[in-house]
Amino acid sequence: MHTSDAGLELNVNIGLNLLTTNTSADQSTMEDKKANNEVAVLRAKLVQMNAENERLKEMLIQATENYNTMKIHLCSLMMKNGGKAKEEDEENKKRNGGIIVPRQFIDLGLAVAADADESSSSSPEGKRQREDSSGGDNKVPRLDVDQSEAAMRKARVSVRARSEAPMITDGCQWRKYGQKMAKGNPCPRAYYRCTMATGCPVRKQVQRCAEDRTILITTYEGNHNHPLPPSAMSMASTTSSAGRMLVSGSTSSPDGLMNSNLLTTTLLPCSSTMATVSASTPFPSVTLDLTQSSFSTPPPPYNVANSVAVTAPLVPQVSGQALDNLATAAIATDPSFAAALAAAITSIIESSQSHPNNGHNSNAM
DNA sequence: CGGATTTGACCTGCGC
DNA sequence: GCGCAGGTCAAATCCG
Repeated sequence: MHTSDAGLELNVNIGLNLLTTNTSADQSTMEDKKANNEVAVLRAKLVQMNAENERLKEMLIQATENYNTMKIHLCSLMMKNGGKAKEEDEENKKRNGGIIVPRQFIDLGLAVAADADESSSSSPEGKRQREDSSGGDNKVPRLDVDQSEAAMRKARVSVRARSEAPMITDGCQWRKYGQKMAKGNPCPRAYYRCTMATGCPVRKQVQRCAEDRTILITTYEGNHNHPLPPSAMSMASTTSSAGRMLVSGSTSSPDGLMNSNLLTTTLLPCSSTMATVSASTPFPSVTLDLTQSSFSTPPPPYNVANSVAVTAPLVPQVSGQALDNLATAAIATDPSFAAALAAAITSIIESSQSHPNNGHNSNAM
């Protein structure tokens, strides 16, 4: 803004100089006066625009700060409240002067139950969706469970990784069942479903980033209903762990604990790692941004501090310190989030090991 | 020949 | 109610 303002001022001055050099008679003096008046008007407008610009910048900064504050507050509430959030609603209400702080995911616990229901269900996805839409027999008593199931099913884990391969390696077997052109992105979005077991509800979408086509965005949805090979455990647990974290705000889960060890040993010493939880929609999602990973050489031993960053897509740039705080809180207090993060890191590591020369991922198909 | 992929059609949810 | 966009289905096609 300032540079363009300076440029404008420079142009005005040049114009003034050009005008003032054209002096030969009274006529030119008149023109000079006229030009001077115009310059004065322009200068006044410039000052006005600068003031307006400053005011808008102040507003933007203020809005950004408010956004970050709210986001951090929401995240801390989610972690702090956990399963006993319900009884604290009243306290929150009192603390906030009658206003209930948004906490749409915390009451949706029972993630394990949702898991069990889903794994025991042998019906195909389409049939289940139709059953969901029909509502079923017990409408009111199953409300919490239904919400939980819906949220778990809708819970998404998005992994952004820099890769030229068509798909990141996650150890599972996938079958492509569709491809669509998404609006606003010239790259098609591919739809895959897990084929390691019949009726496995897990889906994933693979799409390249419109801005940077070397970035591969893989979105996982659902929980596997079958045992997984060790190579697939980490990434597969991402969906259930991250989804469970966001849905229930829980602080522990079996798979989360399993993977938190990996994260503890590899990631926690890193103070520069950023991690945020995206909770801006009715259905939770986690974004693991691994696009800063750079494994152009054989990776181990890994310097995770330099290679991994976890961000939510809507976090503004200015939130450096806030993000650090949030990252520390998220990683340190929630093993499920840690598990999701560790799974993504593991995926990158595995794919890099399979292609030590260029770091490109192999196609698991 | 069987499994995977492609691709157009269809369904569904959502905003206007 | 209509149109649009995202998601899924399923027949056709490809490939090992």
